[in-house]
Amino acid sequence: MPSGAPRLDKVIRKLRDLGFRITPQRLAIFEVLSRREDHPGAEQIYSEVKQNFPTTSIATIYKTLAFLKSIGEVLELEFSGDCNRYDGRIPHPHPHLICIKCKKIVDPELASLASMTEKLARQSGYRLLSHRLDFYGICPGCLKKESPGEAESR
Amino acid sequence: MPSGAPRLDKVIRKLRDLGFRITPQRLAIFEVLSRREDHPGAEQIYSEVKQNFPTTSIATIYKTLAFLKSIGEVLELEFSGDCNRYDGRIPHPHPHLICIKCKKIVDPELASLASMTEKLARQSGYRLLSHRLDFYGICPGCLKKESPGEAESR
DNA sequence: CTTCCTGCAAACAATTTGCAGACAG
DNA sequence: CTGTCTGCAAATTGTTTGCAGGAAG
Repeated sequence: MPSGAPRLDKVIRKLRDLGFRITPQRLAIFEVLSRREDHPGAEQIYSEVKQNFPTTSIATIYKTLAFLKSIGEVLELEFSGDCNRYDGRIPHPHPHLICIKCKKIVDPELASLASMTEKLARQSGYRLLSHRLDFYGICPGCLKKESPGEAESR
Repeated sequence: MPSGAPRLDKVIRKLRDLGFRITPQRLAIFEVLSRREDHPGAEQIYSEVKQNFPTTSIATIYKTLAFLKSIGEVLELEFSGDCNRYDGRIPHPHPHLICIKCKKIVDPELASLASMTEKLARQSGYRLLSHRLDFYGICPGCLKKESPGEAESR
């Protein structure tokens, strides 16, 4: 029976087609990834998965994330110092908007990036394969909290 | 006597003005940063500095890099997995063009980023403070090497 | 002189790996 | 059954820290 969640179904089908095993751990990890909108880190995924599978190990989380990345179903956002974050909803490069207070990461609308990339490729002579565009700032919610009443100013 | 390199002189003046000490290690580390165009990592800086100051330790490199970053004279490019890279020539956020073969990092010309950022800030309600834009690809030199004669195709 | 800086070694934290047993197909 | 995947623990790696001695001002 299909799970009802299109992203999850797509990945299950992909695993089957490619001959990889469909394990409860893989499903649980991807279910968390496809459900959450805030781009969790490995430890956060771990603690969620453990609620249903208490014997799961952090190594399995990392192995599964690397595996999902290798089949192109998860995008890894690397952060030296802090831990990496994972995007299972949009697994190809796209801009991110990161709140430095609450650490939330969201996906903003942003046209004109594609044309900028193409222009750069022409100018530089590089064969461009990927990119990364992260904006750091303070989200409306955190702005409100830190200075109530003047959050919209400046 | 001034060193003759404007970037280096500017930082020396800044250290003096702010009351920080001007040590040979700090000068040597910043000299490497201001001279190299390829955005070296800590270990690369370490091995260059050691040639003139054999007793220098890697801890000093890291401490000095963190210090230069804190006074806004070095930009740190974080890479989880690989090591971080440092830009001492343009110490504020700007796009980078990274060759995945030879690991060289250069600074491309790119207009229209500023207007894109401003538009995003308006749309999202975030107070944007910084950003990061990295393009990954293969540089013209490496393209030539891997497939001589058809590097310009595709 | 006094305080900040350096150098050493040990500590750290996120991630990876080796291996034996478990289980999906 | 059979080969892949999991779970455990130990290893790895880039970076940070604590502290005692050293040198900049």
